[in-house]
Amino acid sequence: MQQAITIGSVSQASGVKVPTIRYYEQIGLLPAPSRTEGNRRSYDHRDLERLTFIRHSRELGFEIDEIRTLLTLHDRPDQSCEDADAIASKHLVDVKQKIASLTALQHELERMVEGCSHGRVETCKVIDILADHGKCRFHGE
Amino acid sequence: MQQAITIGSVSQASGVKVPTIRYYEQIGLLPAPSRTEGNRRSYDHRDLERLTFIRHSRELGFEIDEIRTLLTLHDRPDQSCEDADAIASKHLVDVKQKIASLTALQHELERMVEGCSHGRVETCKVIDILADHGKCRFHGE
DNA sequence: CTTGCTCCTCTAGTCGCTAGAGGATGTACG
DNA sequence: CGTACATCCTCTAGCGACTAGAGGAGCAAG
Repeated sequence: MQQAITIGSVSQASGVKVPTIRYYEQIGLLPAPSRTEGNRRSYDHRDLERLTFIRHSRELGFEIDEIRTLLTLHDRPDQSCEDADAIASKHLVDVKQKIASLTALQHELERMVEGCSHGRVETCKVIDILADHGKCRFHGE
Repeated sequence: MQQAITIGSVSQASGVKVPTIRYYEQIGLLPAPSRTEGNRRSYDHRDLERLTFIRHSRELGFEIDEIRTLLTLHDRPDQSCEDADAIASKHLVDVKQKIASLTALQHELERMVEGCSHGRVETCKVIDILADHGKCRFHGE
C-alpha cells in the first residue's frame, strides 16, 4: 500500500489547483484515485508525478489532447517516440509563428504609442491607425 | 437615406464573419441596424467603418472591453486621447511580456526536439524533460 | 414555380478552467 | 468531549469570444 496524499497536498506539491485536479479527473486526464473511508481522494506518488507532468506540459503550452498523447507515450517507454517528437515539433512551429506575429504587433503598437500626440483624439495615432487599416503595417497571424 | 448593405456584404467587406457580426450586435459592440421589410439587417457605410475598426483592433489583440472604450473615444474626437494611449501602452507591455515568455519556450522546445533520439520513448528528450521539471530551463509565465 | 442561396432566431457547444452554493468530514485546542 | 475552523465533497453555472447547427423564411434567377 502506497502512502496516501490528500488533494490539498498533491495540489501544493504539483502546483495545480484543487478544482483543476478534480477537473482533470473529470475529463479523464488523471485517473480517479482511491478514496478514504470518509470519501476523500487519496493520491500516491505516481499521481503526483503525473500531475507534475501535466502542469509542466500546460506551462509549455501543450493542449489537453496533446498531453493525453504525451502521457500515454510516457507510460509506454518501449514505444517509438515519433509521436512525441511530432507533437513537440508542431508545437515549436506554432510558437515560432506566434512570436513572429507578436513581434510585428509589437512594432505596430510602438508606432501607435510613440505617435500619440498626448492631446485630443482627433490627432491621436492610436485611434487613427485602428480606424484606417491602410495606415497599419501589421498584417500578421 | 444611406445605401443599404446586407450582412453578407458587410461581412465580406470587413472580414468579420456573419455570425460574429450578429454576436457583436448581441453584446452591444455594434449598434443594431435598421431592418428591411423582410426583417433583414440593413447596414450603412458607418457600420462598415465601425466593423473594420473592431476587426482591426481584434487582430491587434485588444479585448472586447478595450475595443468598447476605443470605439467611444473614436466617436468623440474632441476628447483627450489619454485613455486610448493608456490602453495601447498597457497592451504593448503585455505583448512584450508574451514575446519574452514564448521565446524562452521556443528555446526549451528546440532543446527537446533536437535532443530527441528518434528512437524509443525511453531515451526521448521530449518525454524526459516533460516528466522531470528539474531538467527544464523554462520557468516563464 | 422551383431551385438554391442568403437570411432569420434560437440553443448549445468549444477550451480550460474558475466560482460559488450547500453540505460532510477531519483536526487542533481548551 | 465539545467546538471552531480548515479542508474536503458534489453540483451547477460562468468566463471570453466566438462557432455550429437546427429549423424556418425571404429573395433572385431560370
